Amino acid sequence: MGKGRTAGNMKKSENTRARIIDAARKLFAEKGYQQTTVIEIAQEAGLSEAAMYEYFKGKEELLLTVPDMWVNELLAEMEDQLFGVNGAFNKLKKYVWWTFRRIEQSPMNAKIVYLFLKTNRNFLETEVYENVKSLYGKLLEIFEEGRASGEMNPDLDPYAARALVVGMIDHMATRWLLEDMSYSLFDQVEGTYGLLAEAFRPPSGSHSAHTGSEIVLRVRASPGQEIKIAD
Amino acid sequence: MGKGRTAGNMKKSENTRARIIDAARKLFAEKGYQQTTVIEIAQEAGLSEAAMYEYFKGKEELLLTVPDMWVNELLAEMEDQLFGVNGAFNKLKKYVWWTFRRIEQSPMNAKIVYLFLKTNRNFLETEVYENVKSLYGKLLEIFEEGRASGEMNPDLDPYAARALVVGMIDHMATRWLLEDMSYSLFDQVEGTYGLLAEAFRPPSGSHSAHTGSEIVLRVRASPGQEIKIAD
DNA sequence: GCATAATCCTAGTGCTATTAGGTTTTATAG
DNA sequence: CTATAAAACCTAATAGCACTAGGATTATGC
Repeated sequence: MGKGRTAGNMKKSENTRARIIDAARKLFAEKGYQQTTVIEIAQEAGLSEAAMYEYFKGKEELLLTVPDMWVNELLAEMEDQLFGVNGAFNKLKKYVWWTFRRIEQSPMNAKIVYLFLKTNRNFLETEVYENVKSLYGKLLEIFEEGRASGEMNPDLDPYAARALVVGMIDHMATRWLLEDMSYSLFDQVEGTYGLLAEAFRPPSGSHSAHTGSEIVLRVRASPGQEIKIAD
Repeated sequence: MGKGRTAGNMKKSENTRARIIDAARKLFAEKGYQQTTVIEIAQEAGLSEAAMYEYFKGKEELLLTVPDMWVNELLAEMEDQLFGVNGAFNKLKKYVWWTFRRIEQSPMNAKIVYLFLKTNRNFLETEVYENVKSLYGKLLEIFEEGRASGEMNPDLDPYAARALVVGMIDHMATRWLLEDMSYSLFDQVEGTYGLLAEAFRPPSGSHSAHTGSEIVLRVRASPGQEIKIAD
C-alpha cells in the first residue's frame, strides 16, 4: 500500500478534503465562524491557503459543508433509532433524547448548526436545511400516530406541536452551547420535556371538546367534606 | 432656534448619534450585520466613516447598542401592559401576545435581536441581555402566581415552563423573520400558544396534593340544564 | 476676538478573503 | 525509464474591509 494512503480506495484528494473539513469544524467550534481565518484552517490542515481553494469555493461553502455530513448521519440513523419503539409518546421521548444525546456527543457540529448556521442568510437554500427539515418532519408522523391511536389529543395540530418541540430543542441546545456546556444538559431536559408532553395528552374526560357537553366546576372544600351534586 | 437643531435641549452630538443608530438599524435589518459595511452606515447617516468612530468604538458596539433602546422600551412597557390583568393564564396570554405584537411592529429591531445578536459571542455580557433576562423573568412570577392560585399545576416547575414559552417565542419569531414576514404571525401563534398553555393546567384529578382544598368536578349536562351543588 | 473644545474629514494602515500564474508531484502511456 | 498530462500545491499579488493618525473646520465660553 502506498505511503500516505489510507485504507480502501480513497484518493489523496478525498483525504485532503476530509482534513480540511475536520480542521474547519474544529476551529469554527472553538473560535466561531467569523473569528476563524482561512489561513488558520489551511495551516491546521497542513496546506497553503491557495490550495484550499481547489477544494472549496470559499469560507462560506465550508461553513455549509462542515455540518452536512453530521446531519446526514443523523438522518440515516433516525429510523433505526425509532425502529421497534411502540407508542407515540415513547417515540417522541426517544426522538428528543436521541437528539440531545447527539448534540452532547458532538458539540462541535452542534455549535456550527445551532449558533452559526441557522442565522446564515443562505441557510434556507442549503442541503443541510433540507435534511434538518426531514429530521423535524418525523415529528409530524409521530403526532399523527398519537392522534390516530388516541394516545394524544385527537384535536392536536401536528404543526403546532412540532413548533413546540423544535422550539424547545433549539432553545435548550442553544443555551447549553452558549454557556459552554457548563451544566448537565439532560438534567434540564428531563423536567422540561415532561412538562411539554403534558400538552399533547388527550383532555381529562378523554373525549373531544367539540361535543360541548362537559362542564368543569372548581369547588373549594375542606378535607373530608362531602360534596353532593343535585341536577 | 439654530439650524439643524431639533426641538428641546438636544445637543447636536445626540442628534448625530441617533442618526447613526437609525442608519445602522435600517441597514442591519435589510442586509444583515456582516453584509453591512461601516461606510454604508456612515453614508446613510450623512457622515464620514471616521467621524462615526467618535460616537462608537466600532461596528460591534453598534450592533449591541441598536436594539438596546428597543428592549429598554419593552421593559418599561411590560408592567404597564400586564397591569390590571387578572389571573395567571390571562397574564401569560397577554404577555405572549404583547411580545409578538411588538415583534410585528418593529421587525427591524426584532431581526437584529433574534437573528444577529443572540448568537453573538459577546451577547451574554451585554446590557441588552440583562434586560432580556428581566423580560423573561416576569414569566417566572406569572407561573408562581398560577401555581399559588391553583390555576396552574401546583407541581409546575417555573423554570421549565419559562424555557418552553421562551423557546416557543424565539422559534416562531425567528422563523417568521427568516421567511421575510411572508405570512401572518398571529395565525401561527394562536394555535401553538393554545396548545402550550395546556401543559400548565392542573392535572385532571385537579386537586393538589399540597393544598388539598380544591376539587374539580367534571359533569355532563345538556345545554341549559341547571346544576346545583349541595354541600 | 481668541482660546478651547466639539465635530468632522482626508488619507492612510493592517488584516483578510480570494485569485493569478506558475511549480512540483503524481499518474499514465509508450 | 521517459515524456506528458493532469493533479496538487505554492508564492505573490489584489481588493475590500474595519479601524486610526493627524489635521481641518466649526461651534462655544469668556
